[in-house]
Order: sequence, then C-alpha cells, then structure tokens
Amino acid sequence: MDVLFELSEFFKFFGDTTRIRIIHLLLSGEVSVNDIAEKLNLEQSVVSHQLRILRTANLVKPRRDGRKMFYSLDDEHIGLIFNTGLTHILHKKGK
Amino acid sequence: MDVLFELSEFFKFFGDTTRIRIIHLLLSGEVSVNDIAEKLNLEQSVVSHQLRILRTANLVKPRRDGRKMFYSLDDEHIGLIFNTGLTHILHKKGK
DNA sequence: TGAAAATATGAATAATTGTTCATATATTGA
DNA sequence: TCAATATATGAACAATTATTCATATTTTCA
Repeated sequence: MDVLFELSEFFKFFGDTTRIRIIHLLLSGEVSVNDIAEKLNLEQSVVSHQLRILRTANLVKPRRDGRKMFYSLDDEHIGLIFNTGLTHILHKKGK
Repeated sequence: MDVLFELSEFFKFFGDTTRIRIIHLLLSGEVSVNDIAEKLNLEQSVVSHQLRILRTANLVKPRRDGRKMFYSLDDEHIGLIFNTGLTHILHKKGK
C-alpha cells in the first residue's frame, strides 16, 4: 500500500475534535471509558466508537481491570505529534 | 476559540491523500500549480481547490512569477509534522 | 489590444464519516 | 446463577468534504 495514503489516514485520526480531546485527556495517563465520557461530557457510545477507531489505528491501547477498561496512548509518537501540532498553531496565533 | 478544536482542524489538513501528496511534493521546494497537477497526475482544478485550503490554513504560501504561481511549505513545522507521522507509521510497520 | 496560458472559483454530486439510539456482550458480586 | 455495571456494536441519519465540470480571472506576449 502507498505509504502516503497510509500517512494521510493516520493524520485523519487526529483530525476530529472528539478524538483530539480524548488524546489530550490520555496525555496525563490512562483513563477508563466512563471517566473519559464524564470528563469530556460525551455519551458513552460516542467514546466507545471513537476509542475503537483509535485502538484499531494503534493510537491507544486498552487494559482491562475487572469490568472497567482503561485506555492509554500507544506510544510516545502520539504525544509528540500532538505537541508539534499544538506548538505550530500557538506559534501562528502569536503572530 | 478552543485550542483543541483548532488543533483537530489543523490535523484535518494532513488527513487527505491529495493534500498529503502535495505537501510531500513541496518538501523538496516550491512547485507551480501546473507542475503539481502534472507530477501527481491530478486535474488542475483539484490542485487549485486543495491549494486554497492549504493556503488559507497557512500550510503553504504562494509566490507569483509572471503568470505562474509557485507554492511552497509555509514553515518548518509542516515538514516536521509530516516526518514525525511518517516515522511513526514506518515504525509500526516494522514490527 | 486580443489571444493564449495559468490559475482560481462556484455549484452540484458523490462519498466519507461522526453521532444517535437501541441493544448486545462481558464481568463482578450477592 | 442473576442482577447490576461497564463497555462495545450495529444501523440509520445528518453533516462534512473531495471531486467534477464549467467558467471566470489574471498575466504575458505577439
């Protein structure tokens, strides 16, 4: 498969407000599905749907503890990309 | 405006095959609209439409030379984000 | 000045994608 | 095992967005 196509697919996962908010929340550590929904004021099913997308794309990884599922960022790259983008737009705003 | 919303909007620009291919092409320097269309085998109007999006979002900047318009990446962050994403997916593939 | 070349734009269509609502699955503890 | 809790999933709908096609601008040069 074309790597540029894969790259654009990869960036799509960052290109949604709900997912970016989830990623932002997970920057500080693992959080359960219900806690994500509560803290971000989202419906549980919205969170589950988006978590599945993020999980499938290897942006987050799940850990089961009893009947709860805790999600965390998959690796350092995710935070790095998040922060590079953030730096860019803050830089642009500062002008 | 919420900075997380802006950030997701920003990443959206990378989340399209046509735009990623344009960004990739511009990594090696400025290119005219027709040359972009020709090298990427795209219709001219597709390129113009996407360039307007990229220009509005400050991802690329135009320079007029006669009747030609040359486009280049706006700043280093664009290439940095591109490469960080690329590194990530190549890293994932390597596993 | 007028034609040709290069780029930009507008409207319509097609395709993708996020959310909603209902329901299914899985785990724990009584 | 049964009820309660936590999470996941499926289908339908709504909204967003990329592409297409036609046409409008802008600039150069004969």
